[in-house]
Amino acid sequence: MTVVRSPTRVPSPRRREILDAAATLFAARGFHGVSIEEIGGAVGISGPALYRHFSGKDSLLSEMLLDISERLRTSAVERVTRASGGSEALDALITGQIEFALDHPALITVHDRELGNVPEPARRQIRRLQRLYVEEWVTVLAELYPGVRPPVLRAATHAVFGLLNSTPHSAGELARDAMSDLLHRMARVALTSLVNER
Amino acid sequence: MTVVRSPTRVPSPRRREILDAAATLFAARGFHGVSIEEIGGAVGISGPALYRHFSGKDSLLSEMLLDISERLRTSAVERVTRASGGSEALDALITGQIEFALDHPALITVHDRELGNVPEPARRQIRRLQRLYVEEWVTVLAELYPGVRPPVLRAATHAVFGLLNSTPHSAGELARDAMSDLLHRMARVALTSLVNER
DNA sequence: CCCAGTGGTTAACGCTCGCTAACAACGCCC
DNA sequence: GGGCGTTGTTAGCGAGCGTTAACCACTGGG
Repeated sequence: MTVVRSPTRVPSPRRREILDAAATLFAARGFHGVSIEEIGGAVGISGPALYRHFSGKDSLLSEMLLDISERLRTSAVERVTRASGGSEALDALITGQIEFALDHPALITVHDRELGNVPEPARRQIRRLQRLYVEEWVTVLAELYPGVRPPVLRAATHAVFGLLNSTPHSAGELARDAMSDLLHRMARVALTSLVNER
Repeated sequence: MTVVRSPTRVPSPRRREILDAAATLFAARGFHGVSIEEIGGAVGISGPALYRHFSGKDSLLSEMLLDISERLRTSAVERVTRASGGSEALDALITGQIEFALDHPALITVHDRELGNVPEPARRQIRRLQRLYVEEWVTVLAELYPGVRPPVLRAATHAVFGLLNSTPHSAGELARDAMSDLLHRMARVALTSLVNER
C-alpha cells in the first residue's frame, strides 16, 4: 500500500535540518533578529542557498509553525482516541505536551512567539490548528469537569500550557524525569481546582 | 550608549508614553520587527524625535525591561514583608503577579521574550533582578514546603510564572475577576503538589 | 556521452533601517 | 527682548537585509 502524502509533507532531510537550525536561532533572537545568512551558516551552507529549499524567509517560518501545530494536534488526537476514559486521556495529553516541550524547547518557544510574523494565508491555518488543539483539551476537560463553562475550560487550558511550556525558562535545573514528573503533577492538580468552578 | 540610570525615578510622562507604545508594538511583532518610525508614530511624533528621549533603540528596550524587572521585584519584597506568615506571603506574591499580568499584558510578554535582544551591560542587571524575584518566591516556598530541594522550588516557580502569565493568550475569554480567581486557585493548588517532593 | 536536475557559489540590486545633522518653533528667566 | 534649553521637524548617510541573477559542480538515466 502506498500512502499518498500532501506535497508539503515530503521531508527532505536538508529541509528539516534548516528548520531545526532556524528554530534555535529564532528562539534566541526572534524572527527579524536572524538573517538568512546566519541560518545558512548554521547548517554549513551560506546565504541564498536556502532559496533552493524555501521560497523565502516568510515561508520558512510559516512551514515551521504549521509543522509544529500539526504535530501537536495529531499527537493529541491519537492519544485521546487511544485512551479509555477522560482521566486517562487527560494524562495522555499532559504527557504529550511535556514530551514535546522537553524534546523541542526551541519549537515551543517559537510557536507561541512568532505567530504575529507569519503572513496571512498561513496565519489563519496555524490559528485553526492551534484552536483545534485547544478544543481537544477542552472536550476532555468538559467530560471530566461537567458543568464548567467552556470559556473557563479554555482559560484553564491556556494556563496549563503556560505551566508546561515553562521548561525553556528553567533549563537544566532538574533532570528530565524529575522535571517531567513535577510538571505532570502540578498540571494535574491545578486542573482539579476546576471542580469549584461553574 | 550604555547608561546606568540613577535610582531616582524621573518619569517624564513622554518617556512613559513612548515606552508603553513601544511595549505594545514589541509584544506584537518583536523588537526587530518594529521600526523607530512606527514607535514615534504611535505617540504622535515621528521618527528621530525619539532620540530626544532615548539614546537609541537598544537603550529603549533596556530601560523597558529594567523597569519591569524592578517593579516586579520591589513589589514582591513589599508584599512579602507586609505579610505575616508564609501562606499569606505566597498569596500576596501570586496576587501581585496576576495583577501585573492583567494590567500590563504587553510588558509581561516583552519581559520574557526580548531579553536576548538587550545589549550586554543592561542584560546582566536585568537577569540579576529576575533572579532576585525568583529567589523571593523560592524563600517563601522553602518556608512553606521545607525539605524540598531549591532546584525543585525554582522549577515550580517558573512553572507558576508560566501559568499566571498565560493571560495574554486567553485574552477576553473571561472577566477580569473570574480570570484572577481561577489563576490564583490553580497556582495555589499546583504548588501543593510540592509536598510529595524531596 | 550528454544533458537535465539538484544544490551549491558569488555578485549585485533595491529597500529599509537606525542614526546623525541641520534647522525651527516654543516657553522661560534675567 | 534676547539668549537658551527643550522638543520637535526633514534630509540624508551608511550599513544590513531579503532576494534575484548568473554561473558551476556533481549525479544518474537514456
